[in-house]
Amino acid sequence: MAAKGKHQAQEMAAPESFEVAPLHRMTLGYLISLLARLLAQSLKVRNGPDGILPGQYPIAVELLAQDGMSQRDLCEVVRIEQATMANTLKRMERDGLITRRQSAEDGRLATIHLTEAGVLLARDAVRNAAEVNSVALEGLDPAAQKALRDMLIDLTERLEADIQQRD
Amino acid sequence: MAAKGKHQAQEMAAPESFEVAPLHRMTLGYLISLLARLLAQSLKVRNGPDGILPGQYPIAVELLAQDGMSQRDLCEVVRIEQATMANTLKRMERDGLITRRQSAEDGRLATIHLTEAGVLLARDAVRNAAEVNSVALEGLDPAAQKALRDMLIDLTERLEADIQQRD
DNA sequence: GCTAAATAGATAGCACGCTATGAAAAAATT
DNA sequence: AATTTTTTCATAGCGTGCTATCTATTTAGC
Repeated sequence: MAAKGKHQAQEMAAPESFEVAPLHRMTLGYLISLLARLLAQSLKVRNGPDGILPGQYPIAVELLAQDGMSQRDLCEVVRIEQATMANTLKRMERDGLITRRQSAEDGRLATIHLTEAGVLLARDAVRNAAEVNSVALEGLDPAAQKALRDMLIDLTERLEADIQQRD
Repeated sequence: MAAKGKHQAQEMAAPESFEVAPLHRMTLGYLISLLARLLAQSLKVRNGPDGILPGQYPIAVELLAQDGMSQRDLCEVVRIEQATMANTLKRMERDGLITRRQSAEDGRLATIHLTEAGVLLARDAVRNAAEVNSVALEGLDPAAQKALRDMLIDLTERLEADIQQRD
C-alpha cells in the first residue's frame, strides 16, 4: 500500500489519504523506535556540528551533576553496556569533551572529568534537549505529560523485569 | 549520585532507595531511547538466534502485507533512509530472507520478495512482537493504551513537522 | 536526437548500541 | 604466601541508523 511508483498507479482505491505509512497501524516497538530516532535527530541538529552527540548526552549530563565518576558508575547510571560506554568515552576524549584521571589507589580505575569545553557544550545540550521536549510535548496539557511519563516509566520497568526474568 | 563504588561510601544520605538511575528525572528523549532499546532487545531474544532482527522487522511486516515492493517504496513506508534500507536488505538477502527480481521495464528498479523461510520467520516475528507488546502494556487498561498510542503519534508528527521546518 | 535533470540503488564512513573475549589489577580463598 | 575469583577496562565484530557521494538508467527539455 501507499506505493506511489508510477508503474502501479491503478490501485487508487485507498480508503483514506495519507502520504506515507499509516502510523496508527504500527507496532508499539516501531513507534517508539521511530520516536527515539526523531528525538535524537532533533537534539543533534540543535547541538550543531561540533556539539554533543545524542549518545554522549546522558553521559555529559551525569558528569555535569557529578564530575569524576568512574566508567563503571557511568554504565550503571546511564544504563549502557560497558563496551558501549568505553567506545563513547573514547570518542568524547578524542573530541576534547572529557579527560581521564588515573586513580592512585586502584590501578584499574580512572575517574572521568568534563573539560571546560565539555561543560559548556553539555549545558548547551541540556538547553537544547529541553527545547526538543517542549516542541514534542506542546499540545499536551501538564496532566497528559505526567501521564505519558508515568506510562513510559511503567513500560520500562515491566520490560526490564521481563528481560531479567529470561536471563 | 548512586555511585556505589566502595571508595566513596560516605554519602549514604540518599532520600530514597533505588538501585540504579532515577528514571523519573530522565529526559523524554532518554526515556524513549531506553525503551526503544528494551523493546528491540525483547523482540530479538524472542525471535531467536536465527530469527528476524529488530531492524529487519518492519521491512518483513511490510513485505508480508504486500510482497514485491521496490526498495524506494519500502523506504517511504518504513521511514528509513535509502542507504540504511540498502544495507539491511543486503543482510536480509544474505540470510535468505528475501530475493530481488529485476524489473524488465525499468533497468534501475528491482522488486523485493520474501522467501518461504522469510515468510515463516516474519509471521513468527509478528507473533513475538505482539507478545512483547502485551508484556509491556499489561497493567494499562485499554483506554490508557489508546491514550498512550495517540500521544506517541502526536509527538511523532510534531517532531517530524519540526524537522521538516528546519531543513 | 541529444543533452540535462531526475530517479534507483550502491558504497564509504561514521555514531552508537550489543555480545563475546582478553588483559591487568585487586580482593578473596586456601 | 600462592592461587583463584572478581572487578575494571579495552578490543573485535556485528547490526542499524545517519549523511555524503557515485553510478546507471530513465525522463524531460531543447
